[in-house]
Amino acid sequence: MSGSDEESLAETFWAVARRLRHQTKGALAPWEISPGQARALGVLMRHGALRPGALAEHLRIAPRSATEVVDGLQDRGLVQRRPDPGDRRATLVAPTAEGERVGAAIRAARATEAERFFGVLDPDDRAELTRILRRLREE
Amino acid sequence: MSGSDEESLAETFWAVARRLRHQTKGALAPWEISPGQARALGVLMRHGALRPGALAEHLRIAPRSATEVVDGLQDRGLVQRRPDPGDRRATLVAPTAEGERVGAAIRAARATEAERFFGVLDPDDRAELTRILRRLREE
DNA sequence: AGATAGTGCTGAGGTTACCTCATCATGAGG
DNA sequence: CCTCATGATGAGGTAACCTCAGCACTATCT
Repeated sequence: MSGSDEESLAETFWAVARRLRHQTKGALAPWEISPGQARALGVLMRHGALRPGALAEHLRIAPRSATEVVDGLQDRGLVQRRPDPGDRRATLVAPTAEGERVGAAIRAARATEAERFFGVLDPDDRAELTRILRRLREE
Repeated sequence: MSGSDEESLAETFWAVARRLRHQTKGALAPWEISPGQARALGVLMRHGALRPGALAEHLRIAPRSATEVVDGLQDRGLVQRRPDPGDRRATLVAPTAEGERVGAAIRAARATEAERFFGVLDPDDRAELTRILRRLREE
């Protein structure tokens, strides 16, 4: 009994995810940046300069894959690598001025999309949802 | 201000989605079946026999890609193709007996994973989450 | 100091799950 | 029948991930 309740909760979750993804799909188009790159750029703006390995942890991908994401962002001039002064094996990746600008614009565009999506909820429900999701994220 | 609140809500939502996806992925391991294949099998079990093209619509992928998903399932003996009696260009894809068995087992395993995932919430929060997500799904 | 083991990044090459375009068989309407 | 549309698939491509090996460097032990 509880099993089938849970299943329908997961199903509902994925239905919502699909709808949200569909709605926000076009939000990145103006910048011709992939979702993964946008996500990495967001992490870098929040945390400041990071080593590729640390970035990989935040993105929950393999360290080697972070190199590729950084390559892509660097090709577009949105981030730059510089040596880590404390460890000459390591590299620090940080947004460029352009990266900050684009990152902020993407953040704003996403906020608009999210507002459209979650705007059907009243403020109490939004707060509840945020609280509950945070719990599920951190487990 | 509400903008940045909304952004963090969307971000949190996606963080949870990623975590749920990783966990669900592990749930499929015993059957060595990919998420896409499992999804296709689920559609076929719900709808009965379908043409590859119709299956593609349900999965929201290109028709050509459905052929590959069906190939994979057929290699594992979970579905079979048979000619569409009404149109000799077309093929109908249906689960085999083994496919029905595996599909049901996967459904059960997913319910178990979902229980583990959402089980950290107390019953009130689960009910709240369900209620709020249903509202977002149906909007 | 010198040897040894560990860490950080990246080149090489593979996998997966998609895609588009071209082809072939069949179906439907003039 | 002739033409055009449609269903599946072969061929070939791409994006985003992966593992493994190698290089550069750091830390540790004797």
